[in-house]
Amino acid sequence: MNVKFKCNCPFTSALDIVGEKWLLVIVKQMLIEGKETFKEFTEADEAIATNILTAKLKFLEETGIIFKTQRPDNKKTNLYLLTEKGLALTPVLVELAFWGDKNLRDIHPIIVNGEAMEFLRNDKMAFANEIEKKYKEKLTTINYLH
Amino acid sequence: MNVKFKCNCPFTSALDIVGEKWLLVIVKQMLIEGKETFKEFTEADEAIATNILTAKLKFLEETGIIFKTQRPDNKKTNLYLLTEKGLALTPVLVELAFWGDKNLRDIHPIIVNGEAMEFLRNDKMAFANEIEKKYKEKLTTINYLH
DNA sequence: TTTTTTACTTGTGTTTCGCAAGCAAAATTA
DNA sequence: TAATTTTGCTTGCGAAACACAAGTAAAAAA
Repeated sequence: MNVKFKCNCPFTSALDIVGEKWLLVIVKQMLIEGKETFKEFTEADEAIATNILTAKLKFLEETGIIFKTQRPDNKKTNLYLLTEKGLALTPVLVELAFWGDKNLRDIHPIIVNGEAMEFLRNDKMAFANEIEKKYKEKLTTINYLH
Repeated sequence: MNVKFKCNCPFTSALDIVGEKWLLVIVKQMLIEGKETFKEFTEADEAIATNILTAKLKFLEETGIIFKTQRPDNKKTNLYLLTEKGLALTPVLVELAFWGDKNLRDIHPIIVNGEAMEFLRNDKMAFANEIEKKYKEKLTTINYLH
């Protein structure tokens, strides 16, 4: 692995891991958009170059935020899923979206603003819990090698 | 300004601004460590190269997260202070620290673990409110040009 | 008036990133 | 089963961001 912690500050240490470009975007795509495979990540709105994607998925796996597995009937396509450690980032993402919703509309007016955003605005914690719950349910539902 | 939003996703849009390297570190130094001047930032544990610091402070000012001012008795030294928009990032930082505290100690055991961390662990929202309150009090106390 | 401090710039490598192309192995199809 | 497609990943190359050292002008301090 290749993690260098700048210091012993809890804030900065978290940023040393999760502040790297693309990492939280990938976690969001897994958590919010249900993306699971290499191909799905490359097809995202926020397109990541494949070489970067490879490196970032490797890093996320090494740090225990995601794990790599497969469907029993497909030995080619890898499945990337969030660990508990990764799921625990949900509140961070929720706070980011909450902040963006309240503070970014002046310079970026077309941020999506649907029912989900309304739910998030009204009760951040309930929203985070709901998302985590759904992801955990999905993990019990889908068929993959443990 | 030089902001390019990847898409209209609230999560990604926040990251387009605040996911840039060093930005949240600088905000943390202002919020948690009370740093205000260019020199104080360069003296931090997490040392930023001066040219990068210049660029990042400029970006933070342009996006309205901080504002630049001066003390009335010192026309040389700039004062960098958080706006409401910047202060609103407190919950994001708190969630980051909370996550790091719970999930990073296995690979980085010496993350500081004092009273403040205990407070944060026990009640994230109270901790965030306390920090924001203190910063606002400070703004009313210190003498600077409005 | 000289010296120091402060905010910032410049210059030079180095690293990271973005884009296009390509590749091997597995899966699909014909 | 032979040919084609899909998938995960690598390579090469130019561009951008970053780190480090040095320097500068203006204000402040001595």
